[in-house]
Amino acid sequence: MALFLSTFINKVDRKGRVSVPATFRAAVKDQSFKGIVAFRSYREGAIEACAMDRMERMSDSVDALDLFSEEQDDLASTIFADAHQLPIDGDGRIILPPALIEHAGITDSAAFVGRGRTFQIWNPDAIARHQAEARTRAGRRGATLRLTPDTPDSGGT
Amino acid sequence: MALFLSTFINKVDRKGRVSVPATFRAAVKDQSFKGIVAFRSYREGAIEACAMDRMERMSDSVDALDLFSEEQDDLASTIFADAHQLPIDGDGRIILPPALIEHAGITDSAAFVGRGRTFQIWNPDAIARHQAEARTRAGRRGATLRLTPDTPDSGGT
DNA sequence: TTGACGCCCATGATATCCCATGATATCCCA
DNA sequence: TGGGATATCATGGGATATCATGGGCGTCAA
Repeated sequence: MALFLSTFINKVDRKGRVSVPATFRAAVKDQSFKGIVAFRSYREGAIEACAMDRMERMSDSVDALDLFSEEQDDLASTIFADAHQLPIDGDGRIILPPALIEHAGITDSAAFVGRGRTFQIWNPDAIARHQAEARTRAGRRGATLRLTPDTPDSGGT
Repeated sequence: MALFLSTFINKVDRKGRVSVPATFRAAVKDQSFKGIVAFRSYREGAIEACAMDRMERMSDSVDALDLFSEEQDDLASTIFADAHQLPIDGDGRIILPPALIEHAGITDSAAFVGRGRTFQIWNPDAIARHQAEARTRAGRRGATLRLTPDTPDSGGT
C-alpha cells in the first residue's frame, strides 16, 4: 500500500463533509473497504486514521492474546469500540462523526497529516503548534532512526 | 469477514426489538447463518456476540484443549450451552432473550460495541463507565499492541 | 383467548448519490 | 521551452436512498 505523506488542509462544508486528499484516497482505493477507519488519539487532540487492512492486522494481533483476558478486553474496548468506518463518497469526501469533530476541536477546516502507514486529522491551528514542538523535541533529543531490513513483504498490503 | 467497529446506541421498542447497526449486519450477511450468536459475558455485565463462523472457530479452539478436562468442560458450558442464535428480521432487528436482557441490565436502549471480530451489547450507561476505565488502564499500561507479522493469510475469516 | 413472534408498511432524519463550478495542475504540441 | 488545451481536484447544492424506529395484523401455541 502507498504511504500517507504530506499535509493538506481542506474545508469542512456545512453538511460536515471533507475532501480526503487525492493521494490519500489513492492509498486506500484497492482495499476491501473503500474508506478510512478513524478513532480518537489517546495521547493528543487529534484523529488517528488508517486503512481497513491495518485494523484487520490489529484485530489479528488482539486475537493472539487470550480471549476474555483483561488485557484483551481493554485493548478491544479502547481501539475497536472507538473506531469509525468512514466510507468515501463518489466525490472523495468523508463525513466526520461528531465525537471525532469534538475531540479534535475541528470547526470549518481540517488538516490531513501523513504519517506513513497511517495519518492524522487535526484542527489546522493545533497541528501547526504541535509540529513545531515535535520538531524542536526531535532536534534537541537528536532523534535517530535505524532502518529495519528490507524484506520482500515488509511493505505489507 | 468485515470487522465490527464503533459503538452504536439503539432503542429497544416495547416488543423487545432492537435494530442491529447496518455495518454489523453487513458483516454477517454472507454467513451460512444470517444472524448473530449471543451469550452472557462471564467477566462483565455484557452480552458477547459474534457471527457463526467465529463460534465455529471457538469450538475448534476449545476442542484443542484436553477432552473431559475441567477447563474444557467449563468453557463448553459457559459459552456454548448459554449461546443464543438470534435471527435478524427483514428490517434488520433482533429480539434479545430475557436471560441476556437481565444479565446486561438493558432497559430501553442497547449499546452495540464493536471489538473487531466480535462485538458486545451493553446497557449504555454501563458501557460508558467501562470504556472510561478501560481507556485509563490501557493508557497507563502504555496501550501497546505489537502488530503481528503481516502474513498473506492474516486477514483471516 | 392471550400473549409471543413473524411479517409488512409508514415515517422522519440522515447520509448518499449525482451534477455543476472554479481553480489548479498536467499534458501536449508547436 | 513556452503557451494553450485538457484533466484532476476541492467545493457547493439539490435530489434520492438508506436507516432506525414505530405501529398494525395474522399465525401459532399454551
